[in-house]
Amino acid sequence: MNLKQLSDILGLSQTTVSRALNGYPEVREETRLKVQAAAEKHGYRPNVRAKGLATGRSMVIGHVIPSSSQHEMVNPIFGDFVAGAAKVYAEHNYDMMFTNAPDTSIEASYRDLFARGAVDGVIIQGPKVDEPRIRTLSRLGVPFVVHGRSTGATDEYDWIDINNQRSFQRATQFLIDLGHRRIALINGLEYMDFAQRRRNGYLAALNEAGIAHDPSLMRSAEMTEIYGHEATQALLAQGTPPTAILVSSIISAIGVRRALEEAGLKMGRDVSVITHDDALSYMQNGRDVPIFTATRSSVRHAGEIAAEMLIARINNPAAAPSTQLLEAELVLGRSTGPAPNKA
Amino acid sequence: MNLKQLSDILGLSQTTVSRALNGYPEVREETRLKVQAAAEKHGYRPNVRAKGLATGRSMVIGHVIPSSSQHEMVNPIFGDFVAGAAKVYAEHNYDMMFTNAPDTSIEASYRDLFARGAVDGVIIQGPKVDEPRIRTLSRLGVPFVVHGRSTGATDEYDWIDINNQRSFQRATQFLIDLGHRRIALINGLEYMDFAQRRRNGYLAALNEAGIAHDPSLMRSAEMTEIYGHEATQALLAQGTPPTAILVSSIISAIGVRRALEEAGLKMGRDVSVITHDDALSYMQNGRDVPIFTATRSSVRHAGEIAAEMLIARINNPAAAPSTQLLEAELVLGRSTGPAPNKA
DNA sequence: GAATCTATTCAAAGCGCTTTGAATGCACAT
DNA sequence: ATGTGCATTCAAAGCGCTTTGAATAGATTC
Repeated sequence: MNLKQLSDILGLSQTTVSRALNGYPEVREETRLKVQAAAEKHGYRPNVRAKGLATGRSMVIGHVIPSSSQHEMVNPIFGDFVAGAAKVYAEHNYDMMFTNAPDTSIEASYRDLFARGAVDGVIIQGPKVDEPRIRTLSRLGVPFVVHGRSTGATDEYDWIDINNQRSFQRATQFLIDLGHRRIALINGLEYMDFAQRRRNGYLAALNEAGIAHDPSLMRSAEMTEIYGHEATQALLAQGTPPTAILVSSIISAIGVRRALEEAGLKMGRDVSVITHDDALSYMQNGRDVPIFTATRSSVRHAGEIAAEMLIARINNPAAAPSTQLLEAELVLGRSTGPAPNKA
Repeated sequence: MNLKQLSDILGLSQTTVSRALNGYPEVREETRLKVQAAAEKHGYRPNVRAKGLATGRSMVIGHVIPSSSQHEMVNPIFGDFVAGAAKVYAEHNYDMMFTNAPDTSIEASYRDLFARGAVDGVIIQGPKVDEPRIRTLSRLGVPFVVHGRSTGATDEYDWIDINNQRSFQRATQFLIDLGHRRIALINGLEYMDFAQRRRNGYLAALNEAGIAHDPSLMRSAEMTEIYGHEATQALLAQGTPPTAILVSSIISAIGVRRALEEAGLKMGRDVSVITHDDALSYMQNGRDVPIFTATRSSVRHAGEIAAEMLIARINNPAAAPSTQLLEAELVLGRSTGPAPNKA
């Protein structure tokens, strides 16, 4: 069933039917009702491609998934972010498109997606330090919003981020106040902007307290459970193991917890742990009492905001860049306690 | 840059340029090279909407995300499945579209997605028992593949599934052989087809061993970490707690593990645990020695297969239905051991 | 009663691509 | 010269929608 068939059935022109369905005022109310009833009855759905061709809009938002690492998509954090965004897209009648691109041509993929007319705008996830995508998209005039920021980017752009530096500085400070001096950092990949900011926060707190940082206490990798486990094992095997560990993801924190238990150590007594908690729905940080003391910020909420920002940008390409910096909340759980006294 | 502009620059007709770019044989090789060079130089990208309008194909596969529960998308298992599918789509030049639909109109969403011409085919995830979507899509002639099966569906359809019944029967059998008699089942939502099959397998094994099943040992809910934790706490609080627990997801198994530890019980000695393991990339079941004894099957691999099947179906709508049943592997970890002797 | 509005409807053009059917030019055979 | 066949190329139609500019008819005004 297409427009022509529907208008033939109704004995009206395509123009009128189209207008009736799209809520234009120059259609008699009686006619509109008749049209709507017929459309409903015959299950008429305007063809999105034809509509897009005519309007120049696709009503689709693009997300690009790097495929070489193949981690991005799988990342549960990514999932929650996207869930938040999807909800907002749906409210505004946008659909969501994913393209899988080899790591070597992420930029080209974004460009293509837009040049092909497949999407009206894109979301950039996981920005690195000096993220090249920002420059590319700015030059092309593609509407985009960055989840996170990119240190070193010279262009102005829309972003939504959490205050990674401050939250990790605060968490480190908190451990120091509890008497910890050997504090380890199990961080994400350090070319990722968020990881760099967290490290900066961590270092700033140590510095402020006059504690020299120890490179052997700082780890960096993709934040899987296994990684948390292995990093912790390695830390514990050191001459003077840390009394506290700062972790960049609850997924890895679970691995940290496992390693501590296997070593016969009690979390919160022998070793304190603070993790960042993205408030993942499948991996909540406890119900009443948090499992981990954590810096918490809902990544799903970030997804919602990013989507709103992007839609606003699409509707008003000329607006001044808008940015949002969310503060993570420090929640107290049972994974932290005073530093144990030296034997 | 569109076709017309490009052909004007080249002094050729749109027909020839289009053919040159799409590899048709009736173009002189010299011309083709010239066209390709110009296209490359000017960054020409055919507009997908126009192309789709002309060809009747969208080169997009649709996935629908139920939004009321908002769990599906977030589900890390869903993420890995999609990662597998995305890779295959990309290889075949398909993109991937997600639509968020309220739980009340999932069926309508599938119908729409196709009627609007937005997608060439869809994947059905998380089929319930007597899944209505199967009937709807069959009737509409929409190419689709089901990840899982639906007990009670009368139509023939393409599906890829794991042998849930057999794997859980085998796992239960394994626990029985270790001497366990009180075996709990922490299952997914039981209206989900996979959960029902797993329960059937569990019950069949108990039955075969002449063990009466105890409803108080059977739990069912969405498989979060918290759920695993709470279900286990409840089980342990019972008069005669189980000596073994069968879990439907590694996410919940982590919660089970946490509850056991909090109760001062050692997994594999005091209480045995077997979980299903979807081989999630961020939540691997240990590196060398599995953390949990598990029934393992890569959901990412399932995603790849589903995508291949769907593309084959789109290319040949008349082919006989194809199905694939994968067997889960039983891997031995440290979470199982002989049933403890009664005190 | 003629002129002017106003409300409503319509025919046709256009979005950017593919594809059909026709045209062109040239080599080769007659 | 004339015809045939082949290799290339092209003009134009069509995909299903929106939107511009025009038409129609009834209502209002002078």
